[in-house]
Amino acid sequence: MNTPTPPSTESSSQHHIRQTRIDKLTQWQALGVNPYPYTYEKSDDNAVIQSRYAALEAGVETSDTVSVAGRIMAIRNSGMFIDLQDPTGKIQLFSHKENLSDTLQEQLKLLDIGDLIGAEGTVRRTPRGELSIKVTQFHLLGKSLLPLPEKYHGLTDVEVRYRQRYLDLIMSEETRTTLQTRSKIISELRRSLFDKGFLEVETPILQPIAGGAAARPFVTHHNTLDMDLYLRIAPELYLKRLVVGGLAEKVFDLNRNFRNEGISPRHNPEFTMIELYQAYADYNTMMDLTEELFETIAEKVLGTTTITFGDNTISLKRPWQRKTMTQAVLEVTGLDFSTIHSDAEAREAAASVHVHVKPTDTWGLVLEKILEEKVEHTLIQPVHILDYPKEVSPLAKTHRSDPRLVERFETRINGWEVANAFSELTDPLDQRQRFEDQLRAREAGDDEAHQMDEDYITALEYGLPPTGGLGIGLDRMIMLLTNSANIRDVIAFPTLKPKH
RNA sequence: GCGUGUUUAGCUCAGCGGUAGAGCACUCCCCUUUUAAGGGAUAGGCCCUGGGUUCAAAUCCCAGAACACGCACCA
Repeated sequence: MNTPTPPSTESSSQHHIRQTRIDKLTQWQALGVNPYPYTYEKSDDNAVIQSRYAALEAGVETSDTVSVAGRIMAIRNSGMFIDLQDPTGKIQLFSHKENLSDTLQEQLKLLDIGDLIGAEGTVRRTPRGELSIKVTQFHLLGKSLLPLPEKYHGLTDVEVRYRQRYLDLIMSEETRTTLQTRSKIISELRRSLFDKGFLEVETPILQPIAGGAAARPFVTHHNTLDMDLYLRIAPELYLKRLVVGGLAEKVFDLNRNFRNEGISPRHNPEFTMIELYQAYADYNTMMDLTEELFETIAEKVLGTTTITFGDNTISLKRPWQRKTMTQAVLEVTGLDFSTIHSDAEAREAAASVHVHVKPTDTWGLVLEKILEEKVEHTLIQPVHILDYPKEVSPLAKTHRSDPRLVERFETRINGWEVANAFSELTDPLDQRQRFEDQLRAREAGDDEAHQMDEDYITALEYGLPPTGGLGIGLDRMIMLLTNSANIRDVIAFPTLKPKH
């Protein structure tokens, strides 16, 4: 092996540790061992052994042979005791020299904290009660060259935890559990939808018009076509095209969306969302479906429908509350928007509860602002807020009993919006009108207003069946189900600025 | 984008004008039923970057960077 070039940023302490380990690596090679071998066959995960022998009493030895593999997290008494960690948990290796060949005794001295090894032996519980494997054979599976963070405090520097997630995962069981739970939640969600006959589809992430939501997009460029493309802010319009085409009556797209907005504890520039559409259904169906999905996933993944978030205890048990936007605002502020008709009256009402509005804001915009500022943070238990103003919902169908409203709901849990759904607007002529209203808003300075999408209207003109649509922000759902206060804790590699 | 914090050894943190400290990790010695840490002895630092103030700056001031938390924007 050639002399490796150390990173130029390396300090002398770091260099010393790394060089020492490289020296040990060459010693392994001198013993005829490849420190980076190809395979290893383990018989069991650590957690499986821990639970299988949970009842084994202290001091009892079995003759059951197992093999395990993982990372060395601690070495005590010159290698006699090693804590070995795999993704499921830890187990102690007991390597008494009387059980090891001379060669293995030599190799034991060449092990460091952080090395990956596989070990075989018999299961026993020590007199002090620690389940252990009495090692008769072990193999180096990967030499680690860098020192791990301190074992007691772990890695607490949040910046390093996000930038070097692999280190965080090695050191923090909480991080491992959270990200493992994320994966289970997404699997259960898919499984639930497959069970209901949904078809998973993929729609473009690179889009010539970033539609389906009100947000600023990222722009990128295709060289050969010499054209700008947008990273999608939502899959919505493409999914409904598939329903028009009759690919399936129930479709969903579960993937990343990108919004060029500020970063916060609840916002990452790329985030995971599921959008689903069901033909011949309306927003009432979507409410039922939202509740069922949350309840089922919580039960399957967490084993309970009662979750804790910070100081709040939240019940996801069905049925959830449903209240109209005007009801919700009335209950908290005493303002009854169902009896307010003019835009001017609405703005006065906002002023009376100290909500700032622009002189151009309409009845619907004012109502939405009051909800967001005065009501939203009080909605801890799950609740569907329904019947949104038409001007903030250009893709939703007009309410069957009030032309100022659309059939749309947003689900709030813990004060957050976690779902957004509507009876989809299927009338192509109405849709064109709504897009034109949006264009006027855009010209008036609203750079998040929806753009015209002629091809989408063409698709609607061929005929979209009555359709219910639902979007769920999965990162937030996962935050709720894992009691994570920051979205970065549920995203393995959150967006960060380069260090320098 | 604005405000407030944080940034010192590989990690976790003290120090807050007078040539840089601890614990763990590392190295060496001793030890073979320990478990955050078996016992002992070493070694390891452009104190985030760039300016200033001062006889003297890790420490005070100004600017910048990254990160965190609020606010703004939004899912």
